[in-house]
Amino acid sequence: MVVVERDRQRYRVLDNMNTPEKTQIGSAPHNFQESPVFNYINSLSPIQPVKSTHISQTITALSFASIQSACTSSYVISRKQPKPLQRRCFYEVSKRESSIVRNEGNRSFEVLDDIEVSQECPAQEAIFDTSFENSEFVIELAGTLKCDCGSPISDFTFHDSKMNPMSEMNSPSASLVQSVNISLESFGTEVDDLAGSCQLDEMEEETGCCWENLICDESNLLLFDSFTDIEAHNVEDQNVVDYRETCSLTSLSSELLTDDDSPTPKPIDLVDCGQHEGKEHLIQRAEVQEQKETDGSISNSQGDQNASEKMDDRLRNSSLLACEADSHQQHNMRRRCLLFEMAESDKENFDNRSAVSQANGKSNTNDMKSVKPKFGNGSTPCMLPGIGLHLNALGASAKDCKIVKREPLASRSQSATTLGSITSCLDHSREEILLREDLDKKITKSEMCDAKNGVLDAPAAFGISEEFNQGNLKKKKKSNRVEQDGDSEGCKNCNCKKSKCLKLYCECFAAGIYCIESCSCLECYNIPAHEDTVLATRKQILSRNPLAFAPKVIRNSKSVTEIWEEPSEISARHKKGCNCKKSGCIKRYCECYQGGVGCTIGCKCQGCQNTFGRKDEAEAEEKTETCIKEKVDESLSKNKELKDEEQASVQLPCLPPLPSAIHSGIPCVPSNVAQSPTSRTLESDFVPDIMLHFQDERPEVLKGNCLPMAGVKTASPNSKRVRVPQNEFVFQKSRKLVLKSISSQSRNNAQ
DNA sequence: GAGTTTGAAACT
DNA sequence: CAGTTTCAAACTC
Repeated sequence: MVVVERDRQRYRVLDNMNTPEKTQIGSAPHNFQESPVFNYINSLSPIQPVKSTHISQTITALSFASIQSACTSSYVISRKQPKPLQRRCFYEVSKRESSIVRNEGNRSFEVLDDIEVSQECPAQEAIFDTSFENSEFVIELAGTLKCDCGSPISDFTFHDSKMNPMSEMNSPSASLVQSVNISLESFGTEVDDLAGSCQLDEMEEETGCCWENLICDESNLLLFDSFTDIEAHNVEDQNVVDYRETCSLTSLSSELLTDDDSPTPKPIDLVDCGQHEGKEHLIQRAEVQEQKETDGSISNSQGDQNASEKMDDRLRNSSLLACEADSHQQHNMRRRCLLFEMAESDKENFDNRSAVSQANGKSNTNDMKSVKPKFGNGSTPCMLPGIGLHLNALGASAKDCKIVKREPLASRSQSATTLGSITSCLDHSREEILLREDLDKKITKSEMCDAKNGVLDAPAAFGISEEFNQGNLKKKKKSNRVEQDGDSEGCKNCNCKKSKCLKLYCECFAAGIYCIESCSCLECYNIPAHEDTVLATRKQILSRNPLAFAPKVIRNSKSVTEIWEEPSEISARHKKGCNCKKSGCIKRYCECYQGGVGCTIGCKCQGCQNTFGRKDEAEAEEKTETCIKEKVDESLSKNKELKDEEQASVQLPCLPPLPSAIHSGIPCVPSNVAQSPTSRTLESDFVPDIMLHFQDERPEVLKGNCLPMAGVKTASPNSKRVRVPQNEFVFQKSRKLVLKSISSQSRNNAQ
């Protein structure tokens, strides 16, 4: 209600602000308003009340959705994926071969990212919401319009000078973007300078609006504006430069909004890179920016934060370089191309970063070291190609980061989750770099000692590869894996001794990821240095079992932690089923239990006591369904017989349906039919009774409510009640299917 | 930390 | 497909 009231207020004020003529006229004498001339003029007015309504709808509808997509992409990702992969999936190799990610997938992933963003940024929402709540109306309106900047549509709205209150307050809105661009020139050095020099600051003074938010939004507005412009008009290189500066600004603005001190990186995901710009130019720009930072121009960034931002900016530069590689081939704008090209250009990035850093006299040792694989061959661990996919890895990646609270996946759609996992998996490599960089700088050895003592668990959680990270820390991580992840598919640190990590025994190999330094394996071949061996082995295993690398647990969108908390998993099940004999399926020896799913009929376990669902329950459910199907089929066959009899004999008088058929649920044994098969017509027969029964339930079904356990009246062949196990929804669905079948068939029969 | 148990993977 | 062996994670002490 509060929201509705607020929206109403916005409607009203927007009407006033967007239609000044009307407002002025509205203040005229009443009789004048009623005059035909006024009505005529009013009807000629280009600003219709409907429009303002639309605007306010835009505000209300987009303010929250587009806020996130516009301003917080990087921020959101950083929150969403705060913990990096501990290593790369070897499928990253496939990035060279796979055009899905690089070309075709760009749009899809962009959309997916937006979906994720729109669903997973309560914090950002809160920021803007607070601004709404605590500001005066003008501020609120401005903020609302800002928030609209997230979408090109709202962008357009914003640029409509008639509807932009800021245009009246300050500069023409058409130049607002340019003003931000201009301000960007000076922004390269100092944030405060921007606040002082740019026109936005004046706006802030007038509006009282938090300029950081404004910058964030305007830069994003600019981002989209540039996006549109470039896409439509193929703008010149200079615009691209400005655009990229805007991206930096965007990221920095996001950083300004990020007030948590977590080592979370701020990945650059808004940077466009599909433009024509020389590599040298980019390098120069990167170096210039690097030099600016080296000069300590950012006065309000010191210590760790300064270092962190520098690292981020360095990565930005390298990201630009990475993007530039494809710039001559791809002219379309892609907001998140870094997401996918970063992986491909990892090596180049590191080289470039190294070059840039060395050029500035910075030590890059940690950077390079932190991302090196176990055997330090310098090559970047990559994903393996193949349809076998890194599904295990995806699952792992999606579940890895348990130490930082994440948004529950359950709220997303299934597809979004799945593809989002792919996206996040691709993100991981980049975030790994970022986070490792961040932590390498932030965590001193003393802190690591604290970490060993449990004070700071970040290194263990983030899988930092350091010498001092071995030993107790590894053990701690291993032990924490059970406590935190609740899933063995989380942090993989294998301990293989004989398999050389080239068999499915190895968790890392099975998950489709390379082993890392923290693994305790011996004679490990699951490293980038032996990429060929790994690929060959994978191929061999896949030829034997195409699903060998598929996730063992086919689950829905719930994470394992959620499943453990709420063990009512419906659709998840083990791929193959367990084979436990002694563990009772209540220990992690059991893969079903380990995966947080119940045992199914496919399991060959003995003495199953799986808390997520026992095998016998699944069997009982199956029996029940089978029973119902059999009886329905039986009744259908009897219907056919009846129909034949009807056609052959004289029409019998209709009898009322048996009341028991309506009230007693579904009789598995249609005794009434058996007793008097010929004394009843089709309407009063068993099948129609079932239909009546279902029709009574239909409203609830249509509501999407699962039937309560007691509400399901299911009879066993012996007329005993059969307890319907937990998979009620499936059961209900099956019944609905049966009902449909009955209806159509009985209709056919009746005809 | 060493040893044991367990069940999946691999092999025959 | 079934039985056996190998293997590494899970577990116990």
